[in-house]
Amino acid sequence: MEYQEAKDKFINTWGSLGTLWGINKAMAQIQALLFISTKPLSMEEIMEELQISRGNTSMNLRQLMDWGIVTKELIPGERKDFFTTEKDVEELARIVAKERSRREIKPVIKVLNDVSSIKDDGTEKTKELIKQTKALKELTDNLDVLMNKLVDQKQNWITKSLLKLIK
Amino acid sequence: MEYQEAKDKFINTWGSLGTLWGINKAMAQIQALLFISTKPLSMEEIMEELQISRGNTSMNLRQLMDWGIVTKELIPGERKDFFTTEKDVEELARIVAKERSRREIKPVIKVLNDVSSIKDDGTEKTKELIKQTKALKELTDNLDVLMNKLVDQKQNWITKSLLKLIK
DNA sequence: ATAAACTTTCAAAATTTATTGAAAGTTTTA
DNA sequence: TAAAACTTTCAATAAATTTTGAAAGTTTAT
Repeated sequence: MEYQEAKDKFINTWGSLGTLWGINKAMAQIQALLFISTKPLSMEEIMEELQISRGNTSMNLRQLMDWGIVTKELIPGERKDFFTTEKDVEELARIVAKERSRREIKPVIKVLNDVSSIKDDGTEKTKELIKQTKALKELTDNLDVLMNKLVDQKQNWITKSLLKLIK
Repeated sequence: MEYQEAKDKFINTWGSLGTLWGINKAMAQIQALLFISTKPLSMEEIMEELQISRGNTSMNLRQLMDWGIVTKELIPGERKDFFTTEKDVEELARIVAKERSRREIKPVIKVLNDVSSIKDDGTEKTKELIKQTKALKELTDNLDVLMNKLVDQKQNWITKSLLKLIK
């Protein structure tokens, strides 16, 4: 496999993975492109490489910046903005984990908590709703805490965690 | 909040959560409905509760069964099929984790492995592609192993894991 | 064997989500 | 201050995904 083929394969795979996980294709592809680029890229260059429109590029770069995954790089003497992504995979994983916890998991825990706190009217169906949503709330809560603990170990968290869990 | 409101809220939240994670709304809602039901439900009852068509119900039940989350229940004396979902949240999480590993994570690791194994032609961009995809492959691989290890601890894995990670 | 009860399939329609591109907005240079 | 260089916004359009419903398929009872 040659460079160009490998690059395309990586960008495409990352793009479809994104779709699968609720992230849109262009957003995932831009991140992938920046991730293997040797230098910051301009909007022009990203549009050209991925064959997407200016508007699309602009909107998705904004989202990536909101996630804290991509940053603007100001290059002296250049008028255009240039963009880079976090290059360290552990730091990247840390950012993604924290953001997903904040944006997706925490709000679900809130709803599960509300639903499981309704007044028990003594009927079987109410008891079941309370019991099941409470169990789900506890599971989600615990997984969230676990994930955040993992990720808070500043160095080599995966290796460390693995070692600990080998019993 | 009354029973009906709480129930609707739970089913709707679960439905939109599904969408966010690349699972379709009907599929997530059917699972949610079964999860809080006190007894197995027929296709008729599911259609009625969620106001969705017969075809939609049939297709999504099939998918849930492919995931191993929902099973057919044969009720003596009844001609119809009845459906239930796994009621234990830990077992549910275990199934979902295993399936996502198999369907989504393993194939990505394969691609990352292929891409990071291309021949180094000495150029900077090739070196960068190899380096970055290799790092990503290692991270993904480790996370996959970690997740599977967590989930393989048959009893109270979350509690146990949490304890171990408190250092 | 056949009719009734029930489930699955799949092409067409509806809905949702992503993308485009040109106009409006902003910043920099001269 | 004006105009050039660049970015953002957003209504229209395109693409992708989901849903429907009726026909075809299957199973069970008689």
